[in-house]
Amino acid sequence: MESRKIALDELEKRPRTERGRRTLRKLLDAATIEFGERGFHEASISGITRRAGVALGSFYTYFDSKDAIFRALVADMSESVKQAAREAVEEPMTALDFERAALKGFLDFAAEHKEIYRIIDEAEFVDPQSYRKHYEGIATLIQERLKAGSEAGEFKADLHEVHAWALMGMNVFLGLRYAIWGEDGEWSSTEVAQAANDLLARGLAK
Amino acid sequence: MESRKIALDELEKRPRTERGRRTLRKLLDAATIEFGERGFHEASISGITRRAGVALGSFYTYFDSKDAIFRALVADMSESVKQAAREAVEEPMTALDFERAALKGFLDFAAEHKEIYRIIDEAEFVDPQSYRKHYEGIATLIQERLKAGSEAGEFKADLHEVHAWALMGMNVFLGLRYAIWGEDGEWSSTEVAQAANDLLARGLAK
Amino acid sequence: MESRKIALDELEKRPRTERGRRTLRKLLDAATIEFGERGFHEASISGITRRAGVALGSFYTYFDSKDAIFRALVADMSESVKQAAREAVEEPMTALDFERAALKGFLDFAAEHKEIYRIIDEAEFVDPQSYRKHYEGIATLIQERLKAGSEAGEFKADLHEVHAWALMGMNVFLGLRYAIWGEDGEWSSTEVAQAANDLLARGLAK
Amino acid sequence: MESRKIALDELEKRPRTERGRRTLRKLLDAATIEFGERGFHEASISGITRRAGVALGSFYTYFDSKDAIFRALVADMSESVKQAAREAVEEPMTALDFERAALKGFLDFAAEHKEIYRIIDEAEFVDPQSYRKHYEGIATLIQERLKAGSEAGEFKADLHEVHAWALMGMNVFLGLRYAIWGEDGEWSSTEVAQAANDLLARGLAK
DNA sequence: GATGAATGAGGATTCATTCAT
DNA sequence: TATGAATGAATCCTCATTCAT
Repeated sequence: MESRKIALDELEKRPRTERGRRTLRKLLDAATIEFGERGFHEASISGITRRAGVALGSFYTYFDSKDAIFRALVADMSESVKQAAREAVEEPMTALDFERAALKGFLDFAAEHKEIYRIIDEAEFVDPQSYRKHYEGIATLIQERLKAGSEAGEFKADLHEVHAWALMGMNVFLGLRYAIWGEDGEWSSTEVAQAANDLLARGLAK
Repeated sequence: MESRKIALDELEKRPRTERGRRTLRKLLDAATIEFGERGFHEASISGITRRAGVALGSFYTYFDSKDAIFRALVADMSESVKQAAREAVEEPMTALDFERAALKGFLDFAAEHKEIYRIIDEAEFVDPQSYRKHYEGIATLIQERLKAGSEAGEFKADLHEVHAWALMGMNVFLGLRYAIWGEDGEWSSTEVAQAANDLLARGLAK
Repeated sequence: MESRKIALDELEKRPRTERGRRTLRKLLDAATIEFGERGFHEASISGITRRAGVALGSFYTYFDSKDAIFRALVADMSESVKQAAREAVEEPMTALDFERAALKGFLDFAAEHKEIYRIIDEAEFVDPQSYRKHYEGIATLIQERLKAGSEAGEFKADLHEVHAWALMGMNVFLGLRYAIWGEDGEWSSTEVAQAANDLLARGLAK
Repeated sequence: MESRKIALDELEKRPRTERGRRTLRKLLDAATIEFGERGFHEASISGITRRAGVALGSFYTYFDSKDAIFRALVADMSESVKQAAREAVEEPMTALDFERAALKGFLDFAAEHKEIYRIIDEAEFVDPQSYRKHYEGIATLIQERLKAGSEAGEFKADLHEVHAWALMGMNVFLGLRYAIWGEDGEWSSTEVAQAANDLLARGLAK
């Protein structure tokens, strides 16, 4: 897992020196691993600082609490997930192709960053607000894409928030089953994305 | 929330007297509330025994640990959820109607028992095995229904586990959005189930 | 320092068994020593439980916090101080004799229980309410005695709260100087009380 | 509260430049507020430097420790209190009038500088030596005044340290009650000083 | 079976002080 | 001198679990 960029504007205590920025980065990377491996409650601040190679007290130079760094991480990861889907679809393509590419992008990203999946999901119990904000944000993005598809004449006209949530739920659970729990030899992200895309396009009825 | 029956066979320490059975029941009901309201980690054994009106020490007469009662609860609720979908579809009906009725049943059940949704979801972090078993069990059920639909000529022929997970994800997220987070005046369970059913049948393409 | 009785009604978590009452007593006695010797901030819960010979966690069976036991102690000691003055003057006596006996009683009590002086005084910074309540309570008692003396024709007629506070301040500082800081060979409590009583009676003017 | 002068000779680390003197002054003023408002233990070095508008590390350019600045402050304030009493009595006056004026001066000073009262009193628990030195110093002054009064034929002949402490205690507690805790509409410093003076002169007996 | 007191490991947080720049 | 990041000892408090009655 390479070090992702952090939305520094989320942080209240921003470092003023280069050295400070390096320490902050080490803490965030360490926290991602610690929370990802052990979960929020099993994770400990000392585990984070040990992984980061800094003194325990240094943690509090950058974060007010264990909750605070978790929130910062969730906000950052939420952004990363959206970014992953966005990057997977650079060229102009049809609305359906777009959805397929976005899902494949998400599946690959989730497989690569399993800890992100875990951390975001755990937010439901640690910081419900972040969790809700995350999924509502994604639902909004999807709904906008559906609307654009409708306007382009590719999708039906009367699409609604309910369709965005249905699609998102599909994607998320396919991510859980195939990207997180999947094992070698099972369906590839391309195949999963294709199957889901067919369902999205035409449904399952004969 | 009325007291649901508990699959007592999950328990290692079964009470031998009528008095014991009553205490066990009180503990389970209290735990459902405590875990539902506060979440696993915020919940405490003393919170459970206080709600149950029994002494702290009595808890260990019936359960080996906090985890144990949580597991028993999850297993029981997992069964309840399946039961709810099952009960929602008594008469013979087409495969599509069946899915719509099952989703509506689930949505109504989730709205009625929000705490169940929370407890099962938190199992992902408390007892991952239970969580996985729960969703794999439901996916299996769905897959069997899809297969039956295929054989009855209503659904396409080549349906696969991936479709079961996609359908389950759809349903679960619609439950989250409309049954758990939904507010008055939003779409009813009937409307949501209908919209999802249309998507399942024909997809979104024009 | 023998174990003084504790006003149990101050406590929120009252023990229900004899064993519990013994533990509570041990904690209170230990806390008196710990706070008296080290002061509130240097004192530690573990120091208290170590002295009491109980486990750290047992402390919280009886008190919600370090502040709570301190408050309980102050309330109890405040009562002890008043009691000491009360006990020093059993027989009927003139108002002036009464004051002299009360001061002597206080000086002897303070010399015997130096830790009480310290704990109550530190309350000014730990729990100002307790501190204020303590001195206001004593001032009220003194004022009542002055009033009785006025009515008996021994004291002037127009005595006021200000006189009670002046008298209390005199007594408290004499306690500090002679009972707490005093060394062997200095004025005895009897002599100090006599000198203060003369001042109270006739003043210093020639 | 205007910035009082500081007995710089108390300090071990005296600044050599004008800029240094300004920083030192800012730290002392900030510390007076911080200690006065929050008390020694709640106060923090970072709170002091924040108020002073200097960097945390700069504190240690001027003081060796938190205790050191506290001690410097107490020594300075102790001097201020004596000074206040001294200034209140410029002209030659009788010994009794002198005491009345000194008490009034103290009461007014305490009302104006409540934080000083608090800081000096807290020294009892932070730096007992300073505390003791403060009150012993004042007692000595008072005793000298009493002696002068005796020699002038205004006071009785056999006055002793005990009378000085009694008088000081009276004054201090009247300061606590009326200058620190007093509320609008209560006795003025003039009235309180007059009442105390009467007591001092003639006592309370009829 | 029921009770409630006892236990102690565990972890978050604070903050005075030091240090590199 | 000034700065602010780094350090880590210290301690309160929680609570699952055990145990004596």
